[in-house]
Amino acid sequence: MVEGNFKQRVIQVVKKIPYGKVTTYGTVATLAGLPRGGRLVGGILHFCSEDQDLPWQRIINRFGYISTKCLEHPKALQKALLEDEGVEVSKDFIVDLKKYGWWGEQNF
DNA sequence: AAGGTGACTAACA
DNA sequence: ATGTTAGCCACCT
Repeated sequence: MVEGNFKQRVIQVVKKIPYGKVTTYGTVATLAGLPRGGRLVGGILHFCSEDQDLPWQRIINRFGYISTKCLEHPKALQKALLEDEGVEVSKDFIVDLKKYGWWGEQNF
């Protein structure tokens, strides 16, 4: 009934990302159960970006850089969405992971 | 239906 | 130290 277990898993993880935080593909993949499945995360987000009400903009590569190369999901859009959440994005589309990075477990 | 690509990361030589 | 290879699984042609 699910089209892809991993896709659904990733969606759940992405939805769990707190507002105003960002994380990496590798982290999402790991939380989804695939430590090396970073590519899938990107691919899945590409196809399900706005179909699942996913905060796809909070997913960036491990450098904190917006790696979207698709014109359908422009970096400018992602940058705008992040800034709208209060996340600072440099003019080179780099986010400070030390400050906004989220690594799965919220620090209670 | 089968093969190729992909918004990545890490390990190996 | 840098460069190259390997792996993950879903979507598209």
